[in-house]
Amino acid sequence: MTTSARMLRLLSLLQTHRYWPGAELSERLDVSPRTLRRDIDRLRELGYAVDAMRGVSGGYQLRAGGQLPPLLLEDEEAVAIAVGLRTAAAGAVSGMEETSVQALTKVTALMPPRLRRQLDALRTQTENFTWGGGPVVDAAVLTLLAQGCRDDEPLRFTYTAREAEPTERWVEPHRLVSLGRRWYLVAYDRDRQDWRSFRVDRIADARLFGGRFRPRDLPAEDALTFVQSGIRRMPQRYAVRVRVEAPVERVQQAVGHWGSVVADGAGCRLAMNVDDLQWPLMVLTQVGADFRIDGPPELADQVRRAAGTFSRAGGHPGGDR
Amino acid sequence: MTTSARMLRLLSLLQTHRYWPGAELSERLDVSPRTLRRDIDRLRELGYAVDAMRGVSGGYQLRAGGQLPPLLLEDEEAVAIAVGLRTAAAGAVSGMEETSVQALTKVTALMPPRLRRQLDALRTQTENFTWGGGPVVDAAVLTLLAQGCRDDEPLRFTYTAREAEPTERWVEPHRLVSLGRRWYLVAYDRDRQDWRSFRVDRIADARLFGGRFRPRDLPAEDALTFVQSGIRRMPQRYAVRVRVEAPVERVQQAVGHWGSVVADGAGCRLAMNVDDLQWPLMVLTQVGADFRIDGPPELADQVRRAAGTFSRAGGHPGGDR
DNA sequence: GGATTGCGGCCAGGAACTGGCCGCAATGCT
DNA sequence: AGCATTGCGGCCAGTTCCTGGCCGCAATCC
Repeated sequence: MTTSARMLRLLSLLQTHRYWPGAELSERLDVSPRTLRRDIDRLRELGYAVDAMRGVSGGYQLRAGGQLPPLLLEDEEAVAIAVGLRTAAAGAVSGMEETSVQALTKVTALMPPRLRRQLDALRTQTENFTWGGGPVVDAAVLTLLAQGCRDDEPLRFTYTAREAEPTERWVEPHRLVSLGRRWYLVAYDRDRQDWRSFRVDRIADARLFGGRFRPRDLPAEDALTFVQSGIRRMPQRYAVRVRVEAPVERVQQAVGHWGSVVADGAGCRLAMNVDDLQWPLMVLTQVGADFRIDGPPELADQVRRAAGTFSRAGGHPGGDR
Repeated sequence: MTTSARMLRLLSLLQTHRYWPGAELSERLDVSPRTLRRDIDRLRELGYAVDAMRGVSGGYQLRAGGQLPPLLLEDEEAVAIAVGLRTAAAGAVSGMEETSVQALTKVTALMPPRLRRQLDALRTQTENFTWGGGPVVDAAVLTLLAQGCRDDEPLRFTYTAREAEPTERWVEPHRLVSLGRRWYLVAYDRDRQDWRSFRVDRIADARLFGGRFRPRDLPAEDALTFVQSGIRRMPQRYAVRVRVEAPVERVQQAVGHWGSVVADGAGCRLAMNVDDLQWPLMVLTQVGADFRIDGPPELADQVRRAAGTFSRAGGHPGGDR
């Protein structure tokens, strides 16, 4: 075995178990103890913090150091990471979407086919719940677009614009933007010879087309502002304001960080800015306490509708409390 | 620079951008083109699939190969992975909890302190929404326990059993089990000299105590059956059965894979087995269609209560539809 | 105090790496 | 068709660096 391969194996061993007696390591790597000590030294010189304990039951241990060592993952771990990133990219953790997609692209691009098949098998199981009714974004499409952006590779896909027939597009992808609960692709449309932003949930049948292109300059400050200027219906258009008769902690727990909650007398005031009223409705269901809607009126409509549905299903409408 | 360090850098370069002209790589690594070609060869011998394109604008590219190469992550990517795994471990993706914790343990254990601080800062932002009211499990505690299990290190923690005073425990951790929406630690209690299962959400102030122990044999087939036999209140005790007047696809999308949906006439029948009725209630809110509850009666109570809350908040109860 | 385990200097032999040279094979442009 | 570009890999000579074995030393536990 070559030295570099051995170093990788050593790193991998140190990542699985915690303490390794030097003798065991040298045996596993099939080198003399002296060489093992030298290998450990080499790792240290590379900046990885390898601790050593002397005396009886001593051994080596990879500590958290100055930098993250190359992660050597088991198959299952890699799949778990991809699944976790997929939910994060879908907006389960706000603020992390872009980075999650970036990491997801890296991981999936390097995955051997067998792992990718596992992941596809899991997809049907995982991705279809959408946290309040936003459009479903296919993680596979998302990573493909991200790859195109990263590597400057042209893409083709079918785009179904709002109330229009599907059209075939050929673009130079520039950047992915997560805005509100939606993903947008900013790209240069080769046929139309102009910049466009595409809603990712309306993109179908995307594929890399091979070759590379020279990146153009976007005629805007950055991709985010470009997308924002192009959207007519601004997302997060509902400013939800509700007074809830429940302690602030309970409401805070239900809403997470997608809204702000301030105490007000015995209850609290909840403020959220959302694109879709399904979400505040679910929060209110979750809390289960009485509340009063200060706005918007559409939310009141939703609540009335839900009240109708529930009372028809449950029997006597104003029932026990 | 040593050869192994150079190989790692090369791998890292190949992971960031997609196509690399050989000349650029050899320049960055400060070796001759000939050596670069040899390095590429070495990578291939290690099993990583490096593609090459010849001719003008040719170059190298790391393809998905037989095995997953060591992941060289940017700081932000590592944090994104940890965050994604945390939500997955908390039960956002059922079936992946154990593996997610395993991967999370590996990643966080290797993280340099600065990244762990970032992660802690994000924790307050992310972990507090609990998908239907289950108890909150602290991801930091979870990974600590997982580490103890993996490395056979004894643990100390404070345990607050059901309606009892907190007690100090000293255990040999054996396995973590995710059951329903809860986490359990199976461990040998050193003071009581017997096996116990602990609910992780009732564990506080856990810390590794140093040293290692020789693993004992668990007096049960596996950890899962041990936990199950010890739980009096079986989780998932409600068998929810509802007829919904909405197409099967819509209901399926709302419920994800936490229940089964079969078509029935114009509507469908929804079946879920849950521990907590909050969850089916949210699904029904999400669907928004009329429905009839076939069981359990407690769900009907919940629905009536929600109907009351909503109608008081929304104005006229049987409102528009 | 003794046993165990890691540390690192020293040394000699040898394995492996390096850079330079070559002709060859794809690939894409003109 | 011809040409430039870029990767491929054999060969070679020089040299670096890696290895295993030996040693005395230091820390740690019993």
